[in-house]
Amino acid sequence: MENVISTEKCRNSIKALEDAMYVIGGKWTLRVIIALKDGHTRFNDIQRTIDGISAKVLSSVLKDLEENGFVKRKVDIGVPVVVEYELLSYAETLQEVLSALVSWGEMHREKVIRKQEELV
Amino acid sequence: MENVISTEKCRNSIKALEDAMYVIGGKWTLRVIIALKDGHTRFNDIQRTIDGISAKVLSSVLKDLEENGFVKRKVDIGVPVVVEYELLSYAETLQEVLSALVSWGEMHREKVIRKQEELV
DNA sequence: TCATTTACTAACCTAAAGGTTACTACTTAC
DNA sequence: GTAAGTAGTAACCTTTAGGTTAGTAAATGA
Repeated sequence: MENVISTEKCRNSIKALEDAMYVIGGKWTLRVIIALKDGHTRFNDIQRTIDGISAKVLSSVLKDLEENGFVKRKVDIGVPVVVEYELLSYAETLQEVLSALVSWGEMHREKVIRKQEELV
Repeated sequence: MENVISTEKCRNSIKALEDAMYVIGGKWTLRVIIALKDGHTRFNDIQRTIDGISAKVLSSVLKDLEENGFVKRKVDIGVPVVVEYELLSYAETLQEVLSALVSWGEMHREKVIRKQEELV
């Protein structure tokens, strides 16, 4: 019985893991979130900030972020029309994931460099 | 000057993030690590544990894990040959990332379910 | 004796993520 | 007068991760 519960728990964790990776696992998703966090709110501004991203991809990432509740798209109908993307508070829930990934990545990079030096 | 340092820092964080996602961002990578963690050490055993993974993909994931220092491949030349995959201590460094992803995924799932209920 | 298990690999195929180019219609700056 | 900026979209192409099928060779189980 305990076994049933624990495998059930385990399955849920795996699902959660896959959900998380599905939402933030895209090549550009986290970079767009970071750009928004850094105060870049307008389309072309964001695109200029993120080296290598195309308008098409940025557009689709922003749509996904909107659907997932990370971002609000605000349109100011004027001349010219101004569109602003606002990072919602829900995006803050990613903080732990983000910093865990960054610090692991830094650690891993150092390890890889150390290994390369050993080979010289 | 401060600006230079902080953008430099920021670039490093982004690189670290991308490195991390590159290493663990594959569809099956974390699942294989979890299977190994749960004590499954042999190829077919791991494959049976992970629903839906093909031999080809498992084989390539294990190779990547070996290259990245997460896993040791041990061959016991006998009749029959027995191959065992051992999770190295380096894999433990992923714990924080793993649990951050799992708990975020759980939280997100609950939020999505709540939202669906509101729509009924 | 025939199926199954072991740990894979080769060859092929598909789907989807992402990249490229061109275009919108309007405005401002040079 | 024209180049550049505004926020994108349409149509197309490429890359690649991953999926599928079949097969290895030796040994055990029914």
